[in-house]
Amino acid sequence: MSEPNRLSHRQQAMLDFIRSFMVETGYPPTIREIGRAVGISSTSVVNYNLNRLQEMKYLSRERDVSRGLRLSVGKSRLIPDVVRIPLAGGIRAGEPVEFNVEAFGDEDPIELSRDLLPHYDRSQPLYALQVRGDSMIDAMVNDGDIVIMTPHHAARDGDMVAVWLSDRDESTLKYYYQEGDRIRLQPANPIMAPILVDPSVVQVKGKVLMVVRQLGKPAAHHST
Amino acid sequence: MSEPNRLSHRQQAMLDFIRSFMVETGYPPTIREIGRAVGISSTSVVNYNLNRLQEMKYLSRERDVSRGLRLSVGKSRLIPDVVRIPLAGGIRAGEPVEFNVEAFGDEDPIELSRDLLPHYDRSQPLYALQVRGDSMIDAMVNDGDIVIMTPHHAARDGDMVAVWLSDRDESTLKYYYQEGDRIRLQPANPIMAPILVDPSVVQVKGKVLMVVRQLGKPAAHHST
DNA sequence: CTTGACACAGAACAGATGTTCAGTTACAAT
DNA sequence: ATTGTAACTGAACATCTGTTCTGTGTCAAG
Repeated sequence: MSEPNRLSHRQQAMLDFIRSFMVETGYPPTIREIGRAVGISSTSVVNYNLNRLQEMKYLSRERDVSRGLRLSVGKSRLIPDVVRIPLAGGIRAGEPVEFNVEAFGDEDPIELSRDLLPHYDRSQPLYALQVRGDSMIDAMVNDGDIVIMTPHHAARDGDMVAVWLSDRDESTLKYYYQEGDRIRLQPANPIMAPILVDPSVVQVKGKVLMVVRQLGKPAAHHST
Repeated sequence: MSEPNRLSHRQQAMLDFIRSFMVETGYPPTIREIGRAVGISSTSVVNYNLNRLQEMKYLSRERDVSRGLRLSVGKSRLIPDVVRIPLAGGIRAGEPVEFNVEAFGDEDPIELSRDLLPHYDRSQPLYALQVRGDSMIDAMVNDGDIVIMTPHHAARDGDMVAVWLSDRDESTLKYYYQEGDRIRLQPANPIMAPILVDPSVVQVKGKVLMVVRQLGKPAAHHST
């Protein structure tokens, strides 16, 4: 008993091959290449199963186009939908937040899968800033961490924002809450206390969408 | 005055078209499709410029293969070199670290640009675990954060590891240092004190390579 | 047994597609 | 003027490639 949309062994092998072929070569295989890989001598059989796979939404095809097939994003995504985010400088407690895209344009951009971004809006640009110093620990952010943010001069309750506090000459990352005529800035670390400040001293520089911490080989290295 | 490896207007247009075509369709264009798009009537001219672009390492071609071209990763990366990491469960202080790939196989995998992974070794599998609970704050890791790790039963000094402490029935993320006949487990937060334990109670479950925190819409508690 | 749907094999066909080649134009160097 | 190179044109060619057609075997339903 096979359920309505069950893949046959052959169809599974075909999908696997198509995927690995595309990863390896960068373009889709032909019908004959698929047939050779999964042990089908007849092109019509490959064509037949491709049509079945298309009905089951595993891939889509373009008629009369050589190699004109692509795996569907829903079932088995092949083409990664990535967002490239330029590294636009650093962020440090004692300095205002700036996006120096020019100065850092030659650095490698950060590539992130789009669906990793919670509320991705392609009309808003994205910048990556690297955290300098240990002074953002109350934001649960380490030295070297990369924050992905979008410049935004307004903020809504609950947003994690990068702000410049003009009364104490300090940049910081905090959760933003409007509270009456005051603004409550809440550290990410629940142990730390929030601060209540006057809106006039708060300059919202951007909204933080993500924090990435790389841990390959941290600073402290002991040789034997 | 054209520098030695300067792109002509046509070649730039060709690259642009190839890129947008691939993004749109999922497969590379044919020589004639390129020619039509950039206004070249002769296939040989397209072929000529493709060969020039290949010499300049902007793309690579496969002889006698229809649509057999791919853009190079170096110069103008089109095909993102991403690593797909399966979400293999959660990690919580009170539970041992396990990689339940089966149970979570249908979840969306995390896609990361490979050069974001500090010491990527493709022979080692990668798993993503989602942190549950606030109990890993001393590791600078929040509830909901995603940790990318590779299963590893040994650790070297300075590695951030996920360990199971059998004497207190607890999972935790710490920096690992061998210190004489003891193991020092150092929290990521420098304010917190390290713990010194006997190797017999430390089960290294994996090495943490990255922490990803999404901040789209955090706990929007705050009723009125 | 007959029927019909399904999966498959093999072959043939028409069009798509990369390749090649003789010839042309533009331009700078000798 | 001559040479040489790079870029280009137009066309022809061989083959790659998706499509289509006829036929076979299986298997469950009638």
